[in-house]
Amino acid sequence: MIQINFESDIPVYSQLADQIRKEIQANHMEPGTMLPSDREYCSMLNISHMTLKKAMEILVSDGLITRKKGVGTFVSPPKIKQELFSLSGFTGDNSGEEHSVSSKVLEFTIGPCDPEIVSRLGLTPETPVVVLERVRMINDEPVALEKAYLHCPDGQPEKLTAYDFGRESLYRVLRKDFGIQLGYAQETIEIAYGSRRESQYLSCSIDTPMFKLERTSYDTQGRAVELVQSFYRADKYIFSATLIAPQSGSKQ
Amino acid sequence: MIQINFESDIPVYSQLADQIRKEIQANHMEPGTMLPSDREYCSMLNISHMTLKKAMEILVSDGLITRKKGVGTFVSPPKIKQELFSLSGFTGDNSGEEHSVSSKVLEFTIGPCDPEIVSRLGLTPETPVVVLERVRMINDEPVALEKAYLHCPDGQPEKLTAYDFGRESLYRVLRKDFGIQLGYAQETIEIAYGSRRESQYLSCSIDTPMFKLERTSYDTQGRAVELVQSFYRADKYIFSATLIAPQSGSKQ
DNA sequence: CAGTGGTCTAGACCACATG
DNA sequence: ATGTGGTCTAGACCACTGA
Repeated sequence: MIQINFESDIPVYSQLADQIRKEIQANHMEPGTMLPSDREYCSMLNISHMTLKKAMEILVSDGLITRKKGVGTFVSPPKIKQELFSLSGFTGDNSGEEHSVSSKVLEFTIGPCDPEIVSRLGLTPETPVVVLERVRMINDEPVALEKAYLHCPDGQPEKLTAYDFGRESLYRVLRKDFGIQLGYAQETIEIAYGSRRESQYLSCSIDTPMFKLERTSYDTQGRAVELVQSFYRADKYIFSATLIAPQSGSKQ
Repeated sequence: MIQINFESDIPVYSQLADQIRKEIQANHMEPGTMLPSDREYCSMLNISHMTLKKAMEILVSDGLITRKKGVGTFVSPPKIKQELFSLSGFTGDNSGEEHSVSSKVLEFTIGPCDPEIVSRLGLTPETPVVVLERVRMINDEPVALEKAYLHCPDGQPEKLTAYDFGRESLYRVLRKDFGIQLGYAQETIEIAYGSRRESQYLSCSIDTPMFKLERTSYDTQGRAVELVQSFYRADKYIFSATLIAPQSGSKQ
């Protein structure tokens, strides 16, 4: 039973989010279970729509619930865990498990591009760059928007465009067919809100927080191979990593 | 100049957030610069307070601005970059740079604790556990709340309590004075909203999104050493990592 | 004190989904 | 047509800050 203390200095929306969270967990509500509608909650608790919505937004961003316009509010399935810090890429990380992985190619072009990107790849401004943008899906649900800028393998960008990267793994193709061995990568991860565009492709609301990842990968000779910018839905993802300690105690 | 298109199907708050973001970047506004007050924006743009506030919330979570009750809205300094995936810990990661690092100890106790924690450390339920909770600060600003559960080194938990972990690095003490060599760690990272408690210690509003990290560290023999749960302010932090590819092409 | 941001309301209208 | 969530308003009151 939800009880709001209106005298408390804890905001109503915050009390509400806490209590609904506890109700979902305590009752072991199955993913997909529908919660009472906004209007029901409002009249039940004598709360205004805006206040209730703010509580719901917190739970949405926490990944506990999903809201569908015209339909209702539902308990979410638990977050998907992504092995972040392997160099196997999306397909490698998520395949072979209980999830089915696929991609939709949004852009696949070759040409000059943004000078900032080019310079971060260590190339001269005129060098053509392969741009591959994909929506990544798990169980046919979009979970990430990924845009890769590639230094063309052995100067023959055209060879790449023959592949269907809706199905193929980019990393696999680079390794198997172009002999590119990845050596290391630099990655940053932060929280950001997507723009209209990201939210549309990931079919979430514009104020859903997302993981914004940026990765630059280098081959074993230290040449930049790709720069990837991706948005992952933070309400559907947990990242995980295994860290190995440096062998000899040199640092610090 | 900010222009809102009320006919557009892009929400007003979203247009607003985009445009204010662009203004800050285009005008190279210095960190600390004060923005117009809510009321000014509202009357200037014929926007209601609630709508404006929603735009501001997006920018706050993006780390672009900071709002202080009774004072105003200010441009934030850029996010701090944290080497996430080194095993050197907070002190090691952030010291020796332009930042001054410190901690405030909130709890430092020894005793039995939550059965779930104990079992994840691979211990029997009665085994006493050292609990060390700290607020981590950079330049005297709180950026993280960190709670560590430690398996007592060589069964002598009392030895640990002699240290002042407001100043000492936990990892350094474990290595230098207890001979514990960390071998590897498992880490997960997700986005969550802090509770009242986290927001208070990190002095941010209750709806600020945070990175929630959980790390279990193991020594070179594979014994669990610690389990750490931390909250990092997502509006102040970017995580970065360097990934090294596996040497021989075994996996996948 | 006046000005700031934070919360909340009651009600309006919308776009959307379903029967 | 009804019910859903999403947006927006105009105004209220609060707690906080700084002069």
